[in-house]
Amino acid sequence: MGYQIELRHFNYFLAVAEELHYRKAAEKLCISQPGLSRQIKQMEEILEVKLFVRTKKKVSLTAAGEYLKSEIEFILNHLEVTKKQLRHIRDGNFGEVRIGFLGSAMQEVIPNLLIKLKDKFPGIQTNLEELSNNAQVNAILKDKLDMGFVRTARVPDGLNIQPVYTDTFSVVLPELYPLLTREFTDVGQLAAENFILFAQDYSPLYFDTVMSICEDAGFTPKVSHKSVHAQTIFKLVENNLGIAIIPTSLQYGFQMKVKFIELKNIPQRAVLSVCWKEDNRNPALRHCINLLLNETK
Amino acid sequence: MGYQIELRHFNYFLAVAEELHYRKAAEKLCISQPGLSRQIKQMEEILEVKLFVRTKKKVSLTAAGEYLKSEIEFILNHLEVTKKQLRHIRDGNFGEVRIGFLGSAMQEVIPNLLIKLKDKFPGIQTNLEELSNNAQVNAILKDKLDMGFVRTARVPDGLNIQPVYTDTFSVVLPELYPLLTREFTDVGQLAAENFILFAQDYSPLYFDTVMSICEDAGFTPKVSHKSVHAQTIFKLVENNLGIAIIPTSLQYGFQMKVKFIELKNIPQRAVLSVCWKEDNRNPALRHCINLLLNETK
DNA sequence: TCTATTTGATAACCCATGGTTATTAAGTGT
DNA sequence: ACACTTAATAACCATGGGTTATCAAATAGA
Repeated sequence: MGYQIELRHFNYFLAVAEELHYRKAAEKLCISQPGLSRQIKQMEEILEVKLFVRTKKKVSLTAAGEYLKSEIEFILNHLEVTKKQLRHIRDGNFGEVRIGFLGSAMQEVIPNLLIKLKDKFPGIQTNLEELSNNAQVNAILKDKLDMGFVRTARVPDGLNIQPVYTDTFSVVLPELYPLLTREFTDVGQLAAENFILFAQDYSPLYFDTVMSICEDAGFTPKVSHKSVHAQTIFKLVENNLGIAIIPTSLQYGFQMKVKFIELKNIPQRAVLSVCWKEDNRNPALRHCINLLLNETK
Repeated sequence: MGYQIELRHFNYFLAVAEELHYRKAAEKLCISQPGLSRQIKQMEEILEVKLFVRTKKKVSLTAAGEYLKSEIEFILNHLEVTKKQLRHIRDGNFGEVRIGFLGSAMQEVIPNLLIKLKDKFPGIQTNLEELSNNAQVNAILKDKLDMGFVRTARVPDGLNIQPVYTDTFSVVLPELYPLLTREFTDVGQLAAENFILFAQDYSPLYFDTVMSICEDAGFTPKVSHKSVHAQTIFKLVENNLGIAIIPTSLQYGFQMKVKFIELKNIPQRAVLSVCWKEDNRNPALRHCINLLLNETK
């Protein structure tokens, strides 16, 4: 005698519980009525519980059967979901991607990525962490991060890097700064000002680029404050503690009493890149990278 | 070819996933190794997902296998519970509630609950198990426990938590400690003592709260011993190995040569909460939760 | 009341398939 | 090179799920 419940029993049971009619249930299952009868009987023997009350003219569920029905529905459904998930895992459409980023990536690039991810790979979870360039690179090397959004020109061996967003720079001035936007022609006009910049070790490339902007304009900037947060920089500018040069896209998302003048006529650009480890085995990472790079936008 | 997964497959799979060794797994299952091999292979064919990576010398789970393992554990466990419930229903009982608890819940809350249960729902069986906060939360997530009595501020998504008992803290001193109760005014007087506390990973919230009590009194306690049992802590205090700060209600039920001073004048309280899974399907659980929360006391 | 019809249960049979033993191929260690 | 171990393969066997044929009981209709 079969002494173990099987999923087959569950399907048979459900059919009978729904039809409350052996012959119809058997038809639905594409098996013969006697076979079904025997399986249900066997099921009751294994569980040691009567599940149906049968009179010759009517079949109905016992209390236990009623309960079992809802449980089996739950289990079978859970199983279906699990099977689907399995396929997703097999195809890499699953798992978690740990993403590091500089604050400025949060304006455009990351929201875009997350929207696409949710659309194409809803099974992929993300874990976001704001970190400096260096911290990101180190974390990626140690497999503590799957990918990072950085502003840097070169990365250690074993890492890949690809630009994902190119941005002009903008000058940030206090709202009441005595220079109208239309009067502005050249960064050289700001030579005498104090500069507030992102810390050199937070983003060396940014720092060097701003330096080169000033050098091209014929002066070496006096840097009075450094920070790692755009918010802080804006606040300092707002309070007349200096002026700043930042990637243009950073201006969106903040409500500050400052004005921005975009530097369209200089060659320098702020490049945001995505960086990841060549031999990272996280299948979900591939999908992220592809979404980021293979778009036609 | 069998084109339908059966529970048999699940048991076989679990054995291999646990042993990571076909022969040993087959032994455990009391079947032959080739039979097992074939069943696992069939399972992979049915699911269309590779579950194991086999080299001749090592068997390991794929990501999908890892996931399936935890899901199967959940399903099989759920099934066991369902079977038990079925018997209970057959016998006219209302089922079983599996309750986890910290030792301190045994003083008041659980006895009260059991008395009420016996009164209102004499058919409900209980299964009590003393476990750490973390063990309880994990067991509840896996449906290995229906509810737990914990001391913690937050729980993972999908779990509910409700305070059921609020308690002052008390200082535990050796009986002959040279400080009379009426001379005691402030925890600061104990700054120089060794402290004996419940282990941090047994109850992080308790640990942090005691720390904050000491900090409020202007010192950082020297913790010389940690334990997970009140009995042990009292014994250590009794033998002059240190003093303790514990939830007041713990003092009842032990016969020790120690004295207690209740800390009524500090803001910290020891909160015992009941925790359960939002979508737990055990009908008996509802009755328990209602008894615990809908009392007017 | 007698039939015709329908129901689920039973009996007897068959073969698909899960489990068996024997063997092979591929690593691993000495 | 050799002994040993592992998982896979091949060939066989027998349990038991599914089949058809039939039965017994209940209902409906005349």
